Amino acid sequence: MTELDGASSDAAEAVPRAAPRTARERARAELTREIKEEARRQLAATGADGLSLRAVARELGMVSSALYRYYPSRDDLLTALIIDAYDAIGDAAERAVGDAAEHGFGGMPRAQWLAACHAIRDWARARPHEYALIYGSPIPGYRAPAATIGPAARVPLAFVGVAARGSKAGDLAAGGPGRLPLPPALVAQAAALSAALSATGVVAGDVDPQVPPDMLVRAVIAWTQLFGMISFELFGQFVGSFEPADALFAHAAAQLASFVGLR
Amino acid sequence: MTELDGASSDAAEAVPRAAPRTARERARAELTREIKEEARRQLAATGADGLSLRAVARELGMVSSALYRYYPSRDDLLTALIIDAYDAIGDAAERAVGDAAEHGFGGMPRAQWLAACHAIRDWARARPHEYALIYGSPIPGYRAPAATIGPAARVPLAFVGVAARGSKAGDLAAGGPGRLPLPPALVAQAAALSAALSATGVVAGDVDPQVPPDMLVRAVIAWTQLFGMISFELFGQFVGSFEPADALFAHAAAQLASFVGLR
DNA sequence: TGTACATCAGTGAACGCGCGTTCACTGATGTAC
DNA sequence: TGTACATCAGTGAACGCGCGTTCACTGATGTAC
Repeated sequence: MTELDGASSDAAEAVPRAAPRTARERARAELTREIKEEARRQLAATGADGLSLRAVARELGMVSSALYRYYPSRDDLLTALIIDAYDAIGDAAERAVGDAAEHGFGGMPRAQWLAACHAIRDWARARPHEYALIYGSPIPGYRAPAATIGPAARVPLAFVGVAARGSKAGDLAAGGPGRLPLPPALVAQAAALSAALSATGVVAGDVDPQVPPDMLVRAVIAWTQLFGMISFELFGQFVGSFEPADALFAHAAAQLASFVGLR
Repeated sequence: MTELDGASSDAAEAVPRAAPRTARERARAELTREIKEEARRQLAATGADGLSLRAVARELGMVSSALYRYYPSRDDLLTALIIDAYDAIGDAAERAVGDAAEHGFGGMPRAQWLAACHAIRDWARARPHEYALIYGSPIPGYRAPAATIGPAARVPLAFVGVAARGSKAGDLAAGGPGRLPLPPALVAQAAALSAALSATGVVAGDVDPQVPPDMLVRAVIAWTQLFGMISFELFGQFVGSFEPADALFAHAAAQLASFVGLR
């Protein structure tokens, strides 16, 4: 680790380092970050359509063409924001799960699940435009590059992880009265996905190598429900009925945990 | 009714009629509709941001300023499209429920519920941009006028109606093992909404005057789940996992019907 | 350590585009007597 | 039925705006000898 600090390592090495060395490299890294942050600020104020390279440059006291030294196009800047947003909401979910797991009292998978739900909602309410950027209507003319896939998967994987760990600990109830059997096509899809997950090892190693299809499907359904509710809340569908949506959300999250089988 | 056809009624009456009389009025009604249709076509191609008055006018062979004789601003045209979209998806849901109710074989509330779910999904998949217009990210700078509330309520009311009729027919199961009790705050919200619904009589008259809070909440949760899944499907969250989403959707819809208590 | 050259950041002007909305106007359609 | 006037649809020019991206350029920073 210490060798990464630069001074003690062989100066002849031309290998690129994690930390920038020259003043130029440091300035570049900083401005790259500052541009992204200013863009994020404008996104929060206006939404994705309102994000303009010229406005970002203006705010930073630069000329618009200067931004092209940092991001080759507007879409690349958008991609950076999208990846950041997915990572941030993924972080929030994973951290909530981790924190809940550490609490002796509330360490049960069900508590982890509920903590994740509320952390995600809190994140979304604090950054509605970033939420809309990743879970709202697709941006016309923009195609998400493959680099967004990994970050986008963190939230659903966190839920699958909780469900899987709940299962291992014996906390996942077996199919109850309200549980319908999966149609074969769905079993096939779920099994394929499950195999892919265990092959890449993204689901934590302390878990059965293959997540059973019905559990995976339940987690995915719960995931869609959760985001359906958050989207309705943020996008205004509850205006005049279930607003504020705190009680509805808390109840739905609890209901979901039961549906997934966490007790 | 015949008196509305014009010829037979008193010519001295200056009362505005449902059907336009003069050539001017007919032309105006037709162009108003044509503008909206062209706008809808552009919406389908480009999304809400891509909708431009100038482009609509161009396509219709008019000059852009001429549109202002028909819609006072771009936002008013958008509002018209939004109301139409809500009405169309509401129509689809209501028609599906009605058709299913008529079928002797599948006339059970559960069949009505499933028919509505699939009709809504089909509508959304056929018109993704219209769907995004009403259920996607809010349009920056646009505030929906009160006139959208009624049409927007048709879909959730259709679901509440099915649940309520299911209950009356004894098809709504009582709280089962997976059912959590509602927190008081939620009961209060649901009861208030329920009272408002029965006061305005929007829920069909063949139903108990007041929809019980827990049933209302279950219907609302199911409504959010349904649209969460459709949004994920249309907005690309299932890419690489549950795509095509037919099997997942069918299963989730069935699961929801059970959750609501329809058997 | 000092010089010559290469690399890179940022400038400023320009290209080419599109937008919503206003306004004075012409010419057609409708209405009242 | 015919004329005078009012209403309305559509025109064309203009206002004022903003955008993403390219390109030749200057001047500062970094590198090799």
